[in-house]
Amino acid sequence: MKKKFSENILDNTFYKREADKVAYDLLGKMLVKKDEEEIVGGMIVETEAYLGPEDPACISYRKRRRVGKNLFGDPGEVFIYMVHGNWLFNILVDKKQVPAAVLIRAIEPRYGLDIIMRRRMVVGIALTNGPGKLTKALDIDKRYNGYNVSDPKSPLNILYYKDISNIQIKRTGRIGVKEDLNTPLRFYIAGNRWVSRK
DNA sequence: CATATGATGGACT
DNA sequence: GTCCATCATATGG
Repeated sequence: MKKKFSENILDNTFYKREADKVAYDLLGKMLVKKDEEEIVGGMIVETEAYLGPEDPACISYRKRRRVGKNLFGDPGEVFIYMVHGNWLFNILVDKKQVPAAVLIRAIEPRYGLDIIMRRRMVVGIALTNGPGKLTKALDIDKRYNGYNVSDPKSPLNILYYKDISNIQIKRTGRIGVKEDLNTPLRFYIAGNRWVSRK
C-alpha cells in the first residue's frame, strides 16, 4: 500500500505552474497524511488560487508581506496559516520566488475515517467540507510548514488518483476574501457533496 | 503588553 | 441569508 502511494506522488513540476492551473488540476487528486502508523486523507474536491503580490486577497500582498515570508519557498511546499482560529492548508506554487499558493478548501474522506470522526466529533459532510474542518480532521497545523508534498519522505503527500477530464468543474469567486479579483479563482467538483458551498 | 485582524465555523433567522 | 466566538499573528505603545 505504501509503495503504491509513493509511486503515485505528483512530482514538483506539477506545482511549477500558475496558481489557477494548479488549483484546477488538484481537483480529484488524493491528499494523504502519514499519521503515526495509519494513513488519513481524502480526495480534493475544492480549491482556491492565490496569485501573489498583485492579488489583494493574497497574504503576500502589500503590508501583509511579513506574514507571507513562508510564501517564498519551493513549489510543492506546505504553507500553513491561521485565520479565525483555524489552520488553513496551502501548497506553494508557480516558479520559485513567486509567493503564490493554492488553498485546499475541502476533501472527500477516503482513509482513516474512524480517526477523522474521532477528531471532528461529527458525522457526515461536516467532517471535511471546509478549509478549517479538513485541517482538524487530518490534524494539520503549523508543525507541517515547509514539508514538500512531492517528497516521498514528507508526512503529507498528494497523489494521482483518477482522470477528471470527464468531470464537470465549476468556478466561482473566492469565499470570505475582503477584496477579490474579477477572475473567479475558486474551483470545485460539480455535484460533490463534500464541497463547502455551491 | 494591548489591541486589531481575518483565505472560518457554527448557530441561528 | 446574518451574527459572533474564535486565536495565532502582526503591529504599535
